[in-house]
Amino acid sequence: MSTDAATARLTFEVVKTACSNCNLRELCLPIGLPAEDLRRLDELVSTRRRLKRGDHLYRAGQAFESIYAVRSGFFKTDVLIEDGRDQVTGFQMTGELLGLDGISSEIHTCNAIALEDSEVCAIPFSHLEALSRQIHTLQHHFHKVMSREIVRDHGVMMLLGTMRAEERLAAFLLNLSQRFKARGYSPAEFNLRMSRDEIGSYLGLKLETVSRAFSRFQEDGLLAVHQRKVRILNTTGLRKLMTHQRG
Amino acid sequence: MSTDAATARLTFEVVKTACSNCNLRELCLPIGLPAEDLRRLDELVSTRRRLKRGDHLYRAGQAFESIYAVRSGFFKTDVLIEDGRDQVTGFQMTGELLGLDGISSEIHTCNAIALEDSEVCAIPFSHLEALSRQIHTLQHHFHKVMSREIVRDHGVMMLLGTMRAEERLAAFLLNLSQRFKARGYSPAEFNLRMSRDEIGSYLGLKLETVSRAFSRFQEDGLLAVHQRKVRILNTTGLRKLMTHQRG
DNA sequence: TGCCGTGTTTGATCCACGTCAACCCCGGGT
DNA sequence: ACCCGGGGTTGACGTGGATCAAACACGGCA
Repeated sequence: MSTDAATARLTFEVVKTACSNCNLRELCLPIGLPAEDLRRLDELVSTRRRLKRGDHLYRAGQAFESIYAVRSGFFKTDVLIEDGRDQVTGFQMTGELLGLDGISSEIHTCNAIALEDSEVCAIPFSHLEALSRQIHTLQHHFHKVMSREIVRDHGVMMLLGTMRAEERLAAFLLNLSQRFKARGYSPAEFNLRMSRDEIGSYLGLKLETVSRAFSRFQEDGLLAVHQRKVRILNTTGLRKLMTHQRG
Repeated sequence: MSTDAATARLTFEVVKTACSNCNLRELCLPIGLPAEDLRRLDELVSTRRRLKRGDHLYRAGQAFESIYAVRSGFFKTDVLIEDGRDQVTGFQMTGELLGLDGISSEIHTCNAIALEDSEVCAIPFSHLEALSRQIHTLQHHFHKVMSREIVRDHGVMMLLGTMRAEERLAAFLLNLSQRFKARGYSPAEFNLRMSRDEIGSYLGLKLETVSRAFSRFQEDGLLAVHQRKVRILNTTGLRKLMTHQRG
């Protein structure tokens, strides 16, 4: 390989991993940063990492060093206890952050697994802290992201604590729909990246119950399901179902 | 009142609200700060606020300005949805922080209510951000606190998603026990500050189910309960019950 | 092309918890 | 001392979702 080619290659890599050049910058950590700060953020995102479907991004028990921004693909996070039970704690898509759980004890407390071939930007946490001491906007935005995670978790607690099966699934689908929409995809038609079992684990239900709820929604004309392909036919119907009081 | 007396009174107040002089500094935000930084933190904690049992510290929908450190007393946080359902998302005791949920949208997303006469330190969030740009230890510690909240929420999701009634209550009691212990109180004997209904809401159960589980534990010799007074007789028994797989 | 494995659907039955209701306990006010 | 009201306990019964089980759809591979 000639020196010229090597240089070209290097440049290419740098450009590729730069936040300032990333089409997710409106979705990800850099939100709202002026151009000059954005360039400083570029130093931060040291490495990309490519994962194949089924690969672990990190495992519970591993030392925490970086948080990760999903560049493309789809992830789930889950926690296990000895006796084999596990709970899916979230699904992460493009522009969302992974690894915030590891900050508290410097050790990851859950597993992050790619549900399809994916790519992430690794952000060394100490660098992020250093930079956010200098860039107020970044600091504040990072705090908002962590806080939003807490609020999201409260929503899931609400869901698990008070909703019945069909309400849970409706809430889940509407949430996915809204997140796809925010990314420029159709809010009405999308592919589920996760199995019925994984949906069930997230929603505190058994896979059979999830499957039955899907069938019920289809019977009621709320959506069309075929395997993992979902098309929402009646958003307001779903939304009404969610808010419907019991008894 | 003489000028001298007024001055004395003022000094007294200042001393009283200083982190550097607070006996909770090993439990609260100042953890691990050297004396000099501790003094700078003192400027941060601008006001104390006293609440009577039943008072709201803040309500969902209110503008977010400060986070609060519980100085004494006991709180619950909950979220409501229109149709009347509510979910208790946590119970907070001495040294724990309240209000982190409000950072994301500058608006509180849940209600914080004193379950007994309580006192909190208000920490204006913009000041906290400013100071944590200067004091690395504070910054890092604050990040850890937020992260710990996320990890705690994952634990609750696990509990709500996979555990049965008695496991949930066992987990809840062991958690309380451990937190009382960390504060120098007896881990074996304590007063519940919350009603059966509030416990039920937190654990995703009805109050009758909570009450029955208490009775069962008493029959099985795991604990002695009288109203809100609880004495744990068999910690390992409770712990075993928690990890016990179903079916 | 047929076979196999994994994920999904659907049905029959069971059971943990919710619901409804009666009663009890205890503290506060008159 | 009495009543009153809110929280807690306990029982009888109903039900939503779990469990068990069978069959089906689909992709991968020989």
